[in-house]
Amino acid sequence: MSRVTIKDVAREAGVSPSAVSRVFTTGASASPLTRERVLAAADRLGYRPSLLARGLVGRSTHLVTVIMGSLSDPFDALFLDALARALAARDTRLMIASTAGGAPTESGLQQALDYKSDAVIVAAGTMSLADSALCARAGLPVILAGRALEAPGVDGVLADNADGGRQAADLLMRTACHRPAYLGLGKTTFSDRERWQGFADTLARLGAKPAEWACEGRDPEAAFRAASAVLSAPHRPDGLFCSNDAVALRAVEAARALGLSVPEDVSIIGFNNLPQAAWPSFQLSTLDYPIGSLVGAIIDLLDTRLADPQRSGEVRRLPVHLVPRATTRRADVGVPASAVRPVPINPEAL
Amino acid sequence: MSRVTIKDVAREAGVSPSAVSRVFTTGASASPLTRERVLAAADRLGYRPSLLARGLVGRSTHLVTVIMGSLSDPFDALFLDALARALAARDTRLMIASTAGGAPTESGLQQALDYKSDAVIVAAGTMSLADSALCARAGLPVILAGRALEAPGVDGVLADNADGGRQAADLLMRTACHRPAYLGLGKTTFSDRERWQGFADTLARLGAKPAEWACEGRDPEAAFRAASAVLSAPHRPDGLFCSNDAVALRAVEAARALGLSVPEDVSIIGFNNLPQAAWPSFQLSTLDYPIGSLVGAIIDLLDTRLADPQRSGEVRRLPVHLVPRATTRRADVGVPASAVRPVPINPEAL
DNA sequence: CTGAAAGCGCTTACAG
DNA sequence: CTGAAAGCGCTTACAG
Repeated sequence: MSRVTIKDVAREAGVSPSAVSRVFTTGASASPLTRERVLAAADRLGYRPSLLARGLVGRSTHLVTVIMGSLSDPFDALFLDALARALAARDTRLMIASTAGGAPTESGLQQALDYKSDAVIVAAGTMSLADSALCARAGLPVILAGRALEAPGVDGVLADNADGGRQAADLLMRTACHRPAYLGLGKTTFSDRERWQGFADTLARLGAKPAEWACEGRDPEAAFRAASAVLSAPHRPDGLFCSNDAVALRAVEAARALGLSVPEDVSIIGFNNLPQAAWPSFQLSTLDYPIGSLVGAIIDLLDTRLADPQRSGEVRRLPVHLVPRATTRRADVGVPASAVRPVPINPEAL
Repeated sequence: MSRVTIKDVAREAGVSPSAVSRVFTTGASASPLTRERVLAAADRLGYRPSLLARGLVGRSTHLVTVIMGSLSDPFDALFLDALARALAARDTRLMIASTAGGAPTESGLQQALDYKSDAVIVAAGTMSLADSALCARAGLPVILAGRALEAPGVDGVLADNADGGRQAADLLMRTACHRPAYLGLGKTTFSDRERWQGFADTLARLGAKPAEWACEGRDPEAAFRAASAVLSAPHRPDGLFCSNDAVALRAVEAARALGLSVPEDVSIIGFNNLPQAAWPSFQLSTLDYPIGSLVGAIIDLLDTRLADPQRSGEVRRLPVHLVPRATTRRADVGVPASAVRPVPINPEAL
């Protein structure tokens, strides 16, 4: 019930509170004798500095807030776990701020501010320029994960989404898909748009016009419903690029439920390379986007930003690479992409 | 860069800092006029009370720490999300402390203490009596999720694991499985032991002796390897109860990879009823354990404990109910459990 | 290297 | 209802 404070330790060690503080501050001056005495006293009493008090007066709370979505996508869950561990390794704790769908990040940012977080990592929701201005004014570093914002001092990490879209388009063309389509999460999702763009642009250069579909809503079943709709539409696509594996996996399910063969009737490509994508039941072709590199970049950006709060914002693009598995046909038996003349169709929906 | 403090608001409103504090404290006395002026001033200045300072001096930090594992099991991820949202609804934030496997919870508890958390929720790792004594001394409420500990003042929530095991055993017997087996996460996992116990005891009463297997290690692929071993063993089981869906889903994969039919060659039952269990590709029979009720019980226990810190520990058991799907045979064509004479076998491993 | 003093931003008795 | 004072547990210049 009664916390051991710095005063208790000071008394026990026969020194001043300042001395105790210095012993517990890396890089502060304390004589070996003082250090030894303080450490011994602290150990005897079971003292640990209050990070609340430290945070109030010092420059760091060792606290970072992350704004996250529902965690129903395994990618988000694995990302969160990896992030928490990487931060812990540098002695920083992670606080969660939940947001749903494309909702504003505002309340999450307020939460970060309320606790004087060292930084906020935005991995869900939509951030406005007003939001970033608020953070700038408060001296709160912002790191965007999977999104970008043209704002001073805001750092970001993203997959090379457009290139992923390009690789997906190439594979579909090389494996002789004639009716390519895209199934995304909706226009408000940043990465989704880039993936679509890279996909559509590449196909356009080849003279094809992919159909564009989107899940209605964010709940996990929405992807199944949307995929079912796509695959029962007239002019059913024979090649489907999904904005991520969570959607693609459900698309595979939907195809099977409709009695379609994958990849004979329809090829399916995801994004992220979730562990599940490699499961025997799916063997999903996808774009590998290592969570380790994402988290590594975030930590790196965080360290750099904290060392120099005034530097201008930096955006890192992380490469993705194709992992062809069993949900696409073998490319080596197909024709070169340039020789393909896909039949453009216009989607009924969207 | 410069935070708006209570003094700024006091000055702007022409009142004392105490008055401002009272306006922002629910249930404190302030005249309507004062309140109005303070609120207006706060709004003008964009003031928000520092929760760090509040936490330092007041009785609540509005912070709860959760000790979590890797989040590779979707159940954990969905639990974490639901927990964060439920806490947010009562104006409390969640801080993550990561632990791996059955590691001690100690450092997580220290983290909770360092930030003066209102409570710590232990959802991973192994907690000792010494740990709970530490928390008791520090006045930190502990709520155990999916584990139990005989310690004063420690609350806990668990599924009725033994009953789940019983239901699984019953189903296997009713569907004429003669060589039942259990595949768990290992002896150090609390819920795992209870599920095994309920399963084995029930079978014992029917004269059967199930084989017992465990995954080696916690990584997601361990379950696949273990299931493959179980299903290629001599006296291969024809009914497999897994300690949770994450394992059971991998067991289904392993069975298919071995060319076995589910449920013709082997019935498989999980635990949790993950969203994935209902996917067409799996249609996993399992025990439903609603995350909402788990989180609800935790919040309830938390509120009760905070209202009366001295009360004795309470353990809540949450019911689970069988959801038979396609990985078990139809019970209505089987014989009553009591009429079954299963052939007991002894497992090679474990 | 060390201690006394001031202060971080707030709340809580305490008088009025 | 209100303000002055003390204090939460710490750190940071400041003298010595």
